[in-house]
Parts: sequence; C-alpha cells; structure tokens
Amino acid sequence: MKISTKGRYALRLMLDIAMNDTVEPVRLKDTAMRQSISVKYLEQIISLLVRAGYVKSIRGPQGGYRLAKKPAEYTVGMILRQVEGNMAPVACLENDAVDCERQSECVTIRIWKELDEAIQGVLDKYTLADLVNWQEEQGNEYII
Amino acid sequence: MKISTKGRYALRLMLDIAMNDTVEPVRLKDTAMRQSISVKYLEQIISLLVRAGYVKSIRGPQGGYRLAKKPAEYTVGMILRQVEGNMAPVACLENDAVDCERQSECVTIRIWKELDEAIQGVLDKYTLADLVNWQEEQGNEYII
DNA sequence: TGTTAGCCTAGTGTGTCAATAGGAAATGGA
DNA sequence: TCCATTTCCTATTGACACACTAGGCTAACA
Repeated sequence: MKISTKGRYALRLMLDIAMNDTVEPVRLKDTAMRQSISVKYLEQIISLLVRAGYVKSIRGPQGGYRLAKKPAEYTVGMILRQVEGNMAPVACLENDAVDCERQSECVTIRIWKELDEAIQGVLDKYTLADLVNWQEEQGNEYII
Repeated sequence: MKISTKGRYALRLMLDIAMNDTVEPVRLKDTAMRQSISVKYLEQIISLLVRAGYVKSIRGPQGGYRLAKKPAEYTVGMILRQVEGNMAPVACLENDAVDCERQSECVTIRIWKELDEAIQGVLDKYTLADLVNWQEEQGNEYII
C-alpha cells in the first residue's frame, strides 16, 4: 500500500515547474538539480504528463516545460492517477476491472469502496496551487 | 497503491473463522474450500495472526483455529497492519522511518499525512463484527 | 500407532520498481 | 551550416516483492 517514487516525483516535478515558470520554460536539468532526481528518470515521468496534456514541451536550446493550465486546475489526484495508473486500493474497483466471481457474496468490498472514496477524496481536495502556497509560506526563502 | 492478496485473504480468513466457529474449531482445510484459497497459502497467513495473538490454534485431529477475542474487538486495520506491515502510503510516515533530509522543506508530506489519516480512519472504523453482520444480512443463506 | 491437523522453512516463477544508458530528433545561435 | 542544447524514445538491468507451491516435522487424539 505505498505510493511509488514515480507518483511522488511527479508531484514534486509539477510543483517545481509551477514554481519556476518565469520568462523561460523550466528545463529538466534544473529541476533535477533542485529536486535531487536524475534527469533520465524525470524524462520518463514527464513524458506521461506531456501525453496527458498536463505539460507543454519546447524543444531545443532554451527549451523546457510549461504547465498547460493554471496550478489551481490540477488536483493532486489527477497527477497521481496519471503516472501511477489507478489509485484504487483493490483491483476490482478499477474502471476496467474484470468482475470477480465472488462479488455477489463479497462483503469486504464495502470496506474497499469506502476506503477508495476516502483516498480519492483527500487526493482531489488539494490542487497544485495549494502546494505552491504552502511552499511559499514555508521556508522557500531559504532556498533562494 | 494496492492492498496485497495477503491482506485481503487475511480479512476473509478472519471473517471465515468468526462465522464458522461452533463447537469445533475451524480447520484451514474447510476455510480453503469455502474461500477458494490454497491451504498452504492460508497457513502462511494465519501464522502471522497466531503470532500476533489474534487467533488461537489447536493441533491434532479435530484441531483448528479460534479467534482469541470477540469479533468486535478486531478492527479491519488491526488485521491488515498485522499481515501487510505498515499501511502508511509513504515510507516517511512509518513508525521506524529514517528521517528524510528534505523533510524541512517538504510540502507534499502534508498531503500524505492527511491521506494516511483518512486511510487509517476508514480501516479502524469497522470491526470483524460489522463484516459478520453484513455477511449474515446478505446472501449468506445462499451459501448454506 | 496411525491419521489428522497445525508448524516451519525453502524454493520459484513472474512481475514491478527504480533507475541507468544510448541514441535520435528538433531547434536556436554562432 | 554546424554545433550545442534540450526534448523524445526505447531498451536494459539489478533488486526486490508478490503469490504461491512443496516438503517435511511435530503435536494430539482415537
């Protein structure tokens, strides 16, 4: 029951882009430095976000990445679901789940359903904008 | 972000014992039949529950397993945490976590903390007794 | 003393995780 | 036009966990 590095890094990556998008787009090289994650690994993660249309890329020198929309338009859940796949705690709650033959007599699914709702509830309650605000409130002056 | 079969089976196993504990203790062979899980795999899972003191074993012929306490005294979370290890969504929230060097500037941890509370909240809200009730309400007559 | 149960440890195939590696393609500047 | 920079794409790899299976041992009842 763990969120993988891919999911956690994706969130930090999106936050890093949100916070450093100035005149120039954000280069992965710089994000990699700031976040202590390899460029190569970030490339893989961001390709998922580009394909989803969450991030726009600009190639060549002075290229980089920009958010496609405003930070407030991305919930944490949207980002995690994009890179982690489904965030449901059991497979039978996934959209494309093959239905389980025990489903009719299954009572544990009630727990999993409520758990799923609780998880998605928290993850969709916050947006990138919230993270940006928190980061600005807290200790960001130290980093500059 | 998935609960493993070990966790899911443990819950079904405890529920099965709770529902079939009569004069004779519950044999794994029977649970295996009812739940469509191999005896060998159930043995491994139940050994974790015996060690935790959640289940008492009786050896020899007419042996089997009994719950050590009443169904209402086991929350779903207790059972899952026992076999799955920690149910925290990120490693840095575990009891014995080595502290992360980025922790002071980390804002994503606020999300993970709230997520963790939501998860434990749901899992500790229900007990085995609830599952027993649900099972009795619903379709249990079909199985008999 | 044999059968029936639980107890214990080892092994195994499969897959995912968490990266690293290498090169191709685009683009702006000298 | 060439070069440096940056994104894009695919392959590979080591480690580890997952989900079991297998085999033998021990306790207890009849």
